[in-house]
Amino acid sequence: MMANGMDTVVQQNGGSNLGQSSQEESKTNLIVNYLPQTMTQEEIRSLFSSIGEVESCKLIRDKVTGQSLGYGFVNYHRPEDAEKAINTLNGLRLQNKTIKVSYARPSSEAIKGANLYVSGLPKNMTQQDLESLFNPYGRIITSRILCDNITGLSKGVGFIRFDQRVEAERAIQELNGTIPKGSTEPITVKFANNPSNNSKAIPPLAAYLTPQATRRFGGPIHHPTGRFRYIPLSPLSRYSPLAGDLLTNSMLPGNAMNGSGWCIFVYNLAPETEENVLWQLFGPFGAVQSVKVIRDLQTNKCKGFGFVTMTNYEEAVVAIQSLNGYTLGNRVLQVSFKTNKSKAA
DNA sequence: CGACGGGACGC
DNA sequence: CGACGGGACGC
Repeated sequence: MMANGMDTVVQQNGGSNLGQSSQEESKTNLIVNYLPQTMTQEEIRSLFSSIGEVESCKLIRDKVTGQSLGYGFVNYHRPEDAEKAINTLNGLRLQNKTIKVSYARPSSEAIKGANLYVSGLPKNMTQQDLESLFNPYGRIITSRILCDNITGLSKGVGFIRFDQRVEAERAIQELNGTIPKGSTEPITVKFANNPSNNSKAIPPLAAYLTPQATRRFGGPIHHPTGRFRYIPLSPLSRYSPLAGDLLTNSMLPGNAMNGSGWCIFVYNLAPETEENVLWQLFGPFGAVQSVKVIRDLQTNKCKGFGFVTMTNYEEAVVAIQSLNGYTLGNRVLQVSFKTNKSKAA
């Protein structure tokens, strides 16, 4: 059952997923929001499979462009795995996103179009204040106040997503044009635009057509820093730099690199280490395809090391340089590209 | 000091 | 003044 509800990270997502209302219908089915744009369905499956056996996994994509819509569904066989996924993966940082993992509601027409746009909010109103204001009208799924990117101050604009559209309608009727306690200006409450009709922020068509834009599908150009020099090296790939300190000639394709990614060796992990630790460590640096904690077959304890496969060389290099020497608990990690030690080649 | 998996295409 | 997130219900 729901553990506590209070021990889950209380962050951006205000609305409690583990609310009082019973989740009888969906104890195994999860919705995952705020996924990185480049994350594939298989990478999502890999991430959630580290918790338990996944029955099905679906990344929602735009019907015409094929672009990820940034959310998906993961259904487990066992309810306890779904609960553990919420407890350990909700709030995980992956690339430039913080994912949200919560129970999926049964799909229905009644829950669609329940998102409200609120403007005219007093600048000192917090997310909690906003929720308190809308709470009387229904079950809040998410809330958010927009802040200026530079100053971090509230823009006086926010969103409230209710569970049911009728709840949103009632909130409009009751709150639109009213003046919040302690404020002097009336607020505007109306249905939010549909993100799919995005009339804004359309990337210039040229961006799709330039020959240089050969990066993988919609990749969010997320250049590391530029303090690294990348020198093309023949047989490996065009991304391969010289970086003699990281990639030596003894590292042949098939070791650090296999056709679809770069394998990283992580040493000095604690015996109790689980896969989600590796996701937490490497996820922020870029696309992670898979992680593996190596365990002793008898004790089932981690043997002190594991592997992480990342898609892009540049991101792998930054991850290695950032995490090598990083202190995790009371252990100093050693992180490098995988070599082919062990049982003689 | 210690240290680099594992399952597995395809006849 | 207006302002539309971090693509939230199976695209």
